[in-house]
Parts: sequence; C-alpha cells; structure tokens
Amino acid sequence: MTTRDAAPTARRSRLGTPLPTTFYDRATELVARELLGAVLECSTPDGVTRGRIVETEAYLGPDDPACHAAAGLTARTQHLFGPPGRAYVYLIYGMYWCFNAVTRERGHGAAVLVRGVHPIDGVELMRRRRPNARRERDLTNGPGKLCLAMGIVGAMSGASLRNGPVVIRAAEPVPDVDVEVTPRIGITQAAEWPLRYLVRDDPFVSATPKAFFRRSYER
DNA sequence: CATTTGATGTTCT
DNA sequence: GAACATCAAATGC
Repeated sequence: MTTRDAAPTARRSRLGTPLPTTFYDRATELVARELLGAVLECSTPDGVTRGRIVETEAYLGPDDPACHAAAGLTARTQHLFGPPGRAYVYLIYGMYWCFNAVTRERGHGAAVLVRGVHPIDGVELMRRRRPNARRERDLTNGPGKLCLAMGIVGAMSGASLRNGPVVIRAAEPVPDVDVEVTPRIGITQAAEWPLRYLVRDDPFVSATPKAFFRRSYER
C-alpha cells in the first residue's frame, strides 16, 4: 500500500465507492473551487474571446472511475497525464470538444473540466460560432458549447495555460456563499460524488437535474 | 416550462 | 459491439 492509498478519513457516499480524500486528491477539488471566477481566454486567427469561469468539475485521477485516467495511458489521454498547468482537450460523442485544466504531476492523470463560462469579450465572435444559440446563455452554458464559442479545439491539447492559445488568469474570487456543489453531470460511474462547482444564480451554468442534492460550499 | 430522442464517430473492450 | 465528462430539435404539459 502506498502513502497515497492510506486515506486518513473517508467521506463516504451513500452508494458505491467512497470518494478519495487524500491530501493530493483534495488538491484537484480545491483547484475546481478556485477556478470559479478566473478568466478563460482563447486566441485564434479569428480573434480573442474571454469568459469568467462559472462551472467546473473535478476528475481526480486513476482512483476516480469517471476519470479518463482510470482506463490508463492511451493516445487520447496523453496530455491528461501531465504535467500540470496545461490543457487537456478531448472529443466527446464524436462531435464536441471538452476543455480541461490538468492539475496533477506527470503520470497521475487528474484535471478540472470547465463546464460553463460567462462571456466577457468577443461576444460577437461567439455568436458567429454558435448560430444555433437562441438565448444568450446558450452561447457558453455547457462544456461543448463553450469550446465551440471560444474556438477551443483538440490541437490545443497539451499547450501551456500560461502562455499558450488558451490562458487562465486569476481574477475576482467568488465568495464561498456564492458557490454551490452538486454531483457531476452526464456520468454513470461514481455519479454521486459531489465534485461539480458552480456560481449561484449565474445564467451561464448548465441546468442542475432536479434530483441532485444542492448545497452551499459554505456550511 | 420539462423531458425524451436522434445525431454522430472516436475510443476502448 | 458498447460506451461515451454532449447538443439540439421534437414532444409533452
């Protein structure tokens, strides 16, 4: 047994495997929390778009059955396995890109999925890229939608988030009272783990299923 | 408004 | 062959 496997305490979920709670697994949750309020920026030949991150999900690594790292290192997941501070962009359902920020050391395989951004700059460009968006919030209120709106594509996977085509900048923090936590969306494995973070009442977050228990980050 | 269904094709078993 | 970290249109109230 390695040090990592020796969880001091386990927050036990109602069903299934307990949520890993080692110091290092918790680090990815903290990044997911801290990314709320940060600015995501993407530069392409068409222009620059910026948005405030309002919804994230933590994917913890090989011990998280919903994380791509659970299947081991493959061609698709090479950038998920580090180093941290880079993009992991993958194709879902053969059609849509999803953007992640890698959080853990090389070889581990943990990341934070960005699921919603509130547009700041380049809104007209976003509209041109999202002709199907009828309401304003449909521009960027989902992981596939925000990649379409901002021009994030698989070729950007592996790039630095400090000086690559996609940049994340710290900005005005979101206070705990405005942070909500729910289970992750659209997964079947470890579906009850509370690893989705969102800004309360922001119109650019995806819909929370009615069945989800919803609580404030601040107890 | 909410819920269901079809599109679409890569990845992994 | 099945699963998939989704989206948009269609259908039901």
